[in-house]
Amino acid sequence: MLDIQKIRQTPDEVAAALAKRGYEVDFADFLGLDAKRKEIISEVESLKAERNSVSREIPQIKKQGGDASELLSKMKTVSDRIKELDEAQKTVETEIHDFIAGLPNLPDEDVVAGGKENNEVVSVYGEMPEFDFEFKDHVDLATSLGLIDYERGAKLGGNGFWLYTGVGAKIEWALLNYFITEHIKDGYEFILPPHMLNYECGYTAGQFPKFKEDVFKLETGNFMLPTSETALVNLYRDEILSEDDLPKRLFSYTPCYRREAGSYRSDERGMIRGHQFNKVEMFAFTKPEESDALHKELIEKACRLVEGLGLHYRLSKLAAGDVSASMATTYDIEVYLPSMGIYKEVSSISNARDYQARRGMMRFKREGSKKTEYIHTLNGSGLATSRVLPAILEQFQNADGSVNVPNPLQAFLGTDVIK
RNA sequence: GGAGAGAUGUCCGAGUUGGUUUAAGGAGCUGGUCUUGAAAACCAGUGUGCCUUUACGGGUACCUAGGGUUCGAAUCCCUAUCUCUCCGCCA
Repeated sequence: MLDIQKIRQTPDEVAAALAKRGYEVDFADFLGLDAKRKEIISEVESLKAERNSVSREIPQIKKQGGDASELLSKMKTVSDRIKELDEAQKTVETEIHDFIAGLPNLPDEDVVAGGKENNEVVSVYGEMPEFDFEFKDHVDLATSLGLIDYERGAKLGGNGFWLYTGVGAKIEWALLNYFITEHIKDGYEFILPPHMLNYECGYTAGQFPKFKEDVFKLETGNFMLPTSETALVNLYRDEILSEDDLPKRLFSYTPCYRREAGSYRSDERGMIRGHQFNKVEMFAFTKPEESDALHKELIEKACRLVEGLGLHYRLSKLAAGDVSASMATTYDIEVYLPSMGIYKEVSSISNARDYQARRGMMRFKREGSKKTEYIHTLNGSGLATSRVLPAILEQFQNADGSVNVPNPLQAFLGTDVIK
């Protein structure tokens, strides 16, 4: 949610910032509604003030044996008018709210305009792997090594589901363990949240109302979380924290459930894009002046995890149009997949600034201050396995079809090579 | 799944035959007095949103949420959510 004051005061600047995303907006209607709202409020509140004072007089009059019937009937009409105005106010406020809630976040000033094509590679780690043999893609490797069963996965869950078997399940679990252990070492608090969340959670995260169709809905009205960010961001919803509570550094592990309706591409074989994948998520709540530093910290943490595995990857700063709606700035970590000849995202590390905090009324108070301020929220995958595992299989494969196990996973697996 | 009880300000807790409660009392917290210092005692203050105001301030809404009745609702009615107790079922 954007700052409504900012829109009132500098609508052109806000529109220009949103235009960097390719999002066009006209604030004329909004400004009209906003003025109408104030008009209604000042009328209805003075009527309510009158009603309150008269309602206090009535029992006095009755007590003294006076006749209040004239006042009562007069107040009846006032009361009816109040009801009308209350209704009108609610209508206007709903319109305003729906409009504001639909607006994406403002990209940071240093985020360039345009879409994906304007993303900027900031750094590259490692060397692009070269093979002096006919290399396989991760689907062939995972199948031939017995790590993943795609056919039975589809039998159980349908298209877009797979199952990890035997050593495959162990690698998956080893990866998650590796990530979790590193976050614990860094002093982050481990959270295991519910996987089924209520509407409010999706709204605060910024997924609702616009992206309702992307999640699995349940009979209860809850939905399956598409990322544990959706859960974590709601931890302090409607709360006012004290300055000492911040920053909060958290992480969680959950599967992520996504409809991904119609978004399959033929080149996305295997576990590149599914309805369910495992992800460890980092999350932080900070004071505004500390969020840039925390963002950097999260990026470095995610990079270290990929480097620990020895994978060749690059770090990109996203252009405005590629930054998701709730975020002000995002860096992507992309690992190289030899079979596709491209880099695929394994982590998105973003600063939402106060956008989510406004939606979920997450605030804090500084020592000695009466004013409440909005918290900044940050999130980043740390990491999602569904693209790390394919990258490991493809980048570390040998001519005989075996795959070398990255260092951090060897102890858990009890081997340095999968045959 | 069945039956019952409950949800009040930072916390505890009173108020539920509708009108000096526009929320008592206590604790906590902040400031002050006193004190060498601290404690105790005493005094004062202590929520959030919105409207209005240069400012001081004023107004309004909020007793889980949403509706309803009424001149007037924490209090009465309806619905939802959550919590607790008992029974049943169950990993």
